[in-house]
Amino acid sequence: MFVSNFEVNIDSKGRVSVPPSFRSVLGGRSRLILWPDLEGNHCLEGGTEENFNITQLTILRSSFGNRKKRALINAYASRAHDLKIDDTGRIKLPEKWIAEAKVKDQVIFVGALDKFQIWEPAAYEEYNEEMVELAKKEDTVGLLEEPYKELMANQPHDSSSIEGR
Amino acid sequence: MFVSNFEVNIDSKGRVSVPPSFRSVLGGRSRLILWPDLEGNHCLEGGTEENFNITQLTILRSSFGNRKKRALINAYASRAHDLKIDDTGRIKLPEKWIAEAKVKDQVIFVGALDKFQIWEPAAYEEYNEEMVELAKKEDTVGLLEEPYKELMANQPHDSSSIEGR
DNA sequence: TTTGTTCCCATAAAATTCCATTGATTGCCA
DNA sequence: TGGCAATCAATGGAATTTTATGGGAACAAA
Repeated sequence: MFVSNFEVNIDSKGRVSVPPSFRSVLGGRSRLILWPDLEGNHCLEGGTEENFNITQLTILRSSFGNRKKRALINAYASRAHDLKIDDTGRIKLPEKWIAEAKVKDQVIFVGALDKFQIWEPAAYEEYNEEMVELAKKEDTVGLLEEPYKELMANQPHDSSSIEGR
Repeated sequence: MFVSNFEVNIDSKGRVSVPPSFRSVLGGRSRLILWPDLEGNHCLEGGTEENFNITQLTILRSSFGNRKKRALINAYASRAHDLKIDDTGRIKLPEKWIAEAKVKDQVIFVGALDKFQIWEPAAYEEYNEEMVELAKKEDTVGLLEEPYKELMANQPHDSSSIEGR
């Protein structure tokens, strides 16, 4: 599970160290997929191929020859990147994104549960403030109620799921 | 999985280097199938023979009127190309397409998950802008909701399914 | 033969891998 | 609790490998 956030430096060759805790989530895998956020934020999202596949499969399951489907495939696939993590844990960020996001010498890795995001630090700060405000509102938290009930209904009824966690 | 996009030069003999990352998706195969996009775009689609077979099978299994089916089979089969990748990773693009697509000295290879596309760069830029706009729209992103829910419904309900994904 | 195509080799440039050093953190033991 | 040792992480750079690209030789078709 990708959590917390880490500011990292970009070296002279454009390399960044993937935060160790994220690397351990990747479980020793030496590849990483990055894809663009489609909700209008200038950040990249990332994770394992399996994490990306959820998106990918979702798209492919929609109908054949559909223009909207094409749009989604193009938006994701043409701007996704399949990166190799070197043996000291570094990746080379895509040049194009560096330019678009106006990244200088640092980026911030932000955990997002089943994926993570990469932001230009100042852009993230702004986004974060806005999101924290939004999350506080009652009707936002209220979104959790339905799926929470459903989950609890499927949990075993003994106490072991609480102790020791 | 074909992702990202790469602009490549055409040399004086009409050869282009297939992007290394696409070559590795081809897994060392030295052949490549190209076929026309039938949705009205002046681009070629490409991939392995297996990738092409998905398109073929889709046609063969369809129950369109005979004549329409024949049209599709003809459109794909007669205009598809089976190319050899030379030992430095280059192919020679079909002359006819070069002429039709008004290609000059560059083309762009664009990843589309289970296949890729080849475009005249300016034509792609135009297409891409349109597609990115379309992908942003709510009713397009909304396409993902149904299949996403379905995927999640098939996930186990206990917390172990989150770790390591 | 002539023309056009394909195959193969050579080279320079670029990208990647690997290694070594430094610095920071953690764990252990007195 | 303090300090030492061991481990882990970040970083810079050298060495190696890939890649792009041009051109020549071999081959086939006309």
